[in-house]
Amino acid sequence: MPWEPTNVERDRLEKLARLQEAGIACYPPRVERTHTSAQAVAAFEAVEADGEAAEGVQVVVCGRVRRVNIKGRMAFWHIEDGAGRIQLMIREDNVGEETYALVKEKLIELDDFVQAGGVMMRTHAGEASVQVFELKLLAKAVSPLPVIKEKVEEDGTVTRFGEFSDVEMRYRQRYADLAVNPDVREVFRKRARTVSAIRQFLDDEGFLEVETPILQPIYGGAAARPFTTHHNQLDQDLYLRISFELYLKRLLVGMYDGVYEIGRDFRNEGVSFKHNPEFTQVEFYKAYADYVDVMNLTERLVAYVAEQVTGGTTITFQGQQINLAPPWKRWLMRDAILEVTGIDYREHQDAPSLAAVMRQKGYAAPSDAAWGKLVDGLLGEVEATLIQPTFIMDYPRDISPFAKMKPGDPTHVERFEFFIAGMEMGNAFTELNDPADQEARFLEMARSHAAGDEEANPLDEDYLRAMRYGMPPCGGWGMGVDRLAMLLTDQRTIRDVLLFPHMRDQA
RNA sequence: GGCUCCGUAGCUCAAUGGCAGAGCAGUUGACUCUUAAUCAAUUGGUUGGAGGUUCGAGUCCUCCCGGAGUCACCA
Repeated sequence: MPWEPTNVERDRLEKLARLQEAGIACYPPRVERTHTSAQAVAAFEAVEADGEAAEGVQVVVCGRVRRVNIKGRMAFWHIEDGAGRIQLMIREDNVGEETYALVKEKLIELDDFVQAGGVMMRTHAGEASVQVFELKLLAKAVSPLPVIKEKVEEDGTVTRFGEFSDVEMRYRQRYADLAVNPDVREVFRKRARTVSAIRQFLDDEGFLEVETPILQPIYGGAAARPFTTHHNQLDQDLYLRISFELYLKRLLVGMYDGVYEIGRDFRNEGVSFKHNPEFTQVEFYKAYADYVDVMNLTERLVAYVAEQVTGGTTITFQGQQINLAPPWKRWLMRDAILEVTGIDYREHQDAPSLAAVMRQKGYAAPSDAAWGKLVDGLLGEVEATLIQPTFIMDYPRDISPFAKMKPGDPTHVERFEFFIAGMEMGNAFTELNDPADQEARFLEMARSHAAGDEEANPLDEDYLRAMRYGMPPCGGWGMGVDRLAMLLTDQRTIRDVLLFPHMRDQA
């Protein structure tokens, strides 16, 4: 849709034209910044503290004009850069009539980027400011940002007047959201720290960070429908990966003791407060470890990341206090389901009998669902109750095609999922490394796929070939990074920790 | 995909079925220590879109578009 300027935008375009006619560069290529806003104030206060006349602190600062207050032949502006805000005091005496006219006539105005050179000083009201001698336009803003005024109280608390809160527009125009909402910028700083802390932790544990294909000829490693695409030159159908699992485990065959990847997964499923079609996942695989080792690592990792991001292991999420410090509760799936639903699924080992008791207790049980899916459905009832971090352990084999069997129990595998704040955060198992067993699982999946289960994975012959070379016993693990970011930034929806969440086409 | 709610000026919001309004921003003017600056005046609208009911629709009805919540499926 072509752009139609609004009235305000037409005003600004006229100003732009006037500036250009006057020979003033509206988008110059070069800047000469010497200080960020915060550095300028710090340098000034350091000299003040020395008790010297602080007039000598020369600075050139740059930023976006966020507040304009013209008082006749002098003006006060606040400009904002990545480090914060600083006040400019612009006097006609100091900058000259020509430059001052740009200020007074608002040819340079709110939202424009400017460069200001001058000397640090303190106003009568006590605010460290730049007394400006040189003022230069750096970039003209044609469209105005939403106007938000701030009042800073004596104690430093900031009250904001006016807001930009329309969620649809905030997501579609995240740049505008970020530009005016500093708290949103902070969320994404914390998200970045979350990712970097995960990486730091795994590096320190001796894992090797790797990158594996996103475009895959065969998808697998999770129960989900894929996006499909096509390579034109090779005339090859490809899938966007739904997990990293099968490629990462190939690398253990290749004699790395531990590998991990942080990256994007794509699942062609519904969108919700905790689901986006593309999302960030971290997976690791560790040779000579089992799922108990992985549980221990999980607790330490999440506690470490929380510490790095929030400064502690106790967090508040949507009003609930959550303690992430190890050890976490470890709960057998059977016991959890029994306690929450009153159903002991092990006493109902086939689908019809389990479905019957579920319906009797008032739970939905589709008649075509396999036994494992029914158990998974019951786990869904448990999920919302798991506010404090909890490992749910030992899953039915039927819904865990890459996990190793529990010794002495052919119906269950060594698998756990962990939950925090009622959300599934991740999934892990003692990895299946017996090629014959793995092949049998693939064939079972092929049968359910033929029976209409679109989430069953196709048989990956190359993965089996890798496993036949010998795969060390290993523990593997995956976690939703977006969900952890939600937790650590106290955001209710995944869209608020995604810079550009998926949206429908605009009309 | 089902159900519920929402969509009015650049932003945030008003308007019993009866003249579409306010604050901020914008525009014009005053002001050389303001800081949500202040004061005076003022511009700005296809009420998401298309139909319908009605003497009259922002408001009621139908469909469409977009968003939010929720359920289903999934991480």
